[in-house]
Amino acid sequence: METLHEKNAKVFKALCDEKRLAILELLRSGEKCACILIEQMEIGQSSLSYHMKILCESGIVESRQEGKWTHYRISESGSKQATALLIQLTTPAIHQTYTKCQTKDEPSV
Amino acid sequence: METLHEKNAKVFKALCDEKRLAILELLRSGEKCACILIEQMEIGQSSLSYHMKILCESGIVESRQEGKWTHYRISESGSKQATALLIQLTTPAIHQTYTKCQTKDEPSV
DNA sequence: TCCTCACATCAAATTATTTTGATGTGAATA
DNA sequence: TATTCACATCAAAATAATTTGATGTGAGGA
Repeated sequence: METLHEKNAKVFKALCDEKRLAILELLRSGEKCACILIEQMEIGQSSLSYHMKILCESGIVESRQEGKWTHYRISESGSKQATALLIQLTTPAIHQTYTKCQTKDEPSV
Repeated sequence: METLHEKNAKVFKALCDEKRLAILELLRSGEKCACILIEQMEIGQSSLSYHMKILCESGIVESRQEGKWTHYRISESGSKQATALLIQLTTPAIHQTYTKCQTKDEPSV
């Protein structure tokens, strides 16, 4: 089974590779077919397929079949969820706790 | 030299490891000393040091020396920059362009 | 000054990710 | 139905990230 942190990490794994950021940049200007991404990224076909799978599984990108072709686009809902997750992870908890060092007897403040 | 995508990827690399997400979760409840993080994470000292370096270099965490001790906390400005970056990367460009498939003559819409 | 503590850094081993080339699959067309 | 095209999947190789244990460093205290 998968821990919550593992699940959350997957979203950011999609974003931690420069090739995938370059793909996202291409998709910002509109939906694109895999063949166009292969051409513009100057990347191998199986390599692109691998990256698109990671992007789609993160929810940030979604795909649409049209006959033989697969079109990819940025998912608005997936992106919003990712942003909400990032905010949640970095927003201080309401109840701040002081935990003193193991080797110290007194708080420092 | 470092490309922009490489630079941006670093921010998300900080967030794509479940151990680092667990560390962030601990820091959400308030600043903590390295020794506390080692204890609560059940992790080796050099391993924690490695993860804290990545978190600090991403800007999401900042550190403060106090004598022999190092205290870590979530950086509000760093977190906001990371959020802004994620929004920027996933927001469609104003001018959407249609790029037709290499093998197709007509747009699909 | 010498010693200890808290942490950083390093190198080697381990583990995970990515690339590459080959092969599989399903849609469309002949 | 046979073939081609677009893409997915697989396994092996290449590369990158992480862990581990040893050693380095700088702040304090004896």
